[in-house]
This record gives sequence, structure tokens and C-alpha cells, in this order.
Amino acid sequence: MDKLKRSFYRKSALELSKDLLGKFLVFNKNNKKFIAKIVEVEAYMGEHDKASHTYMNKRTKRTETMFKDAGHAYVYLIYGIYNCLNIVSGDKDLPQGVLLRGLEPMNEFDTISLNRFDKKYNELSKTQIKNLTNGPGKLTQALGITRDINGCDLTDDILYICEGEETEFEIIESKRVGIDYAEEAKDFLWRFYISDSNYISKR
DNA sequence: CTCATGATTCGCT
DNA sequence: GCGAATCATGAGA
Repeated sequence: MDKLKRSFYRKSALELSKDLLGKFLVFNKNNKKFIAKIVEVEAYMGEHDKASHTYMNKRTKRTETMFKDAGHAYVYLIYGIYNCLNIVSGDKDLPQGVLLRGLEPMNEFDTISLNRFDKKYNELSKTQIKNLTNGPGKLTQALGITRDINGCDLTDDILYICEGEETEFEIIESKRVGIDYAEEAKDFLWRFYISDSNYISKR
């Protein structure tokens, strides 16, 4: 379970997004170590991507994190209630990132269930199990990821990513979700997911 | 099963 | 003041 190095993140968001599939996300909080497999992602390509917060290199207090070097976490509030987690890619001053949209939990099932539904894992319905982490707002709620870790360095110990299992999987490409305002960019096939995963937000 | 809607905060104009 | 990289819920089919 070795932590991936900065060099792993130093590529375009489009390349990184596919490379992230199947990897393990590790998050340390309250003396717990959450481990979850990354199964769904979206690439946000920054300057030339109308769907990106950093379209036209828009640099504000909120988007500042996206301009950091590759291998940082960008966490922002969406619709007033949910947090979304992105992995900053590219390079310093190249504001690209990968939105994590689906995770498969590997441990701490009871903690995750309590965070989402205030119930233990063995009390969940089948639908609730699927809904634990199959969306960008759901997975942050499940792991307890909030904006207080915005900007944290993935080469430190709070949040990082490890190599996954050596299993084969099929990658599906599709349109990104929730960006109808983005004109032609809304049709780009920049969402990627593992075809047979149970934790995909939208087929 | 498929819609439609409200929730709720903050960043930006 | 507007609207957002979402989700839960409730109505109808």
C-alpha cells in the first residue's frame, strides 16, 4: 500500500482520470483509516473547458487550489450542502483536476453507514448499500471529507492514493454529469467508470 | 420505474 | 441577487 508520488499526478486531467480508476483512496480521520477503490471519475481540463471552475484561467479564492502543483486535493461546496473532492493534476499554474464521483468502500463499513444513514452496515437495505458512495456528494459524506482538507497535499498522510489490485477491468467513457450550462463541452466524453462496478452514479 | 422539486450556502457579478 | 461538477423524497404511471 505505497503512496503514489507527485510524479503520478503530473499529467493532464484526461490521462490522470483514467489512471485513477481502480486505485485505492486512503483517508485518515479521527484515528480511522478509510480505504476505498476509485470506480468513477470526471476530467476537468481548466482553461479551455467551459465546465471547469477554472475556465479561462479564472483565478479566485475558491479556485486557487486548482492552480497548485499536481497532487493536491480540491474540495468545494456544491448546491449549498454537498462537498465534492477533486484531485489536482497537470502542473503548477495549470488548473486541471479530476472529480471523484464513485468509490467502492473496502473497510470501515459501519462508520461509513452511520455517516450516511445513521445505521449500522448490516441494517442497510440493498439500495442503501449501493447509495453509500455512488456520487460525488455521497462519497464525501460517507468518508467525512469536508472543505477543511481543501488544498491538502496527497504526498502527506491525511489523504492519499495507492496502487490498486492487479485486476483487469473495462473502462466506459461517457458524458459528464450536471454541466448543461457548458455548451459544446457538455457533450465531451470525459467521464470514466469501471463497467461492472456497483458504485456508479449514473449508467 | 420515471420525473419534479426543494434544500441551503457561498462565490461571484 | 443568481445559480451551482447534487441528493432525497414524493407523486404518478
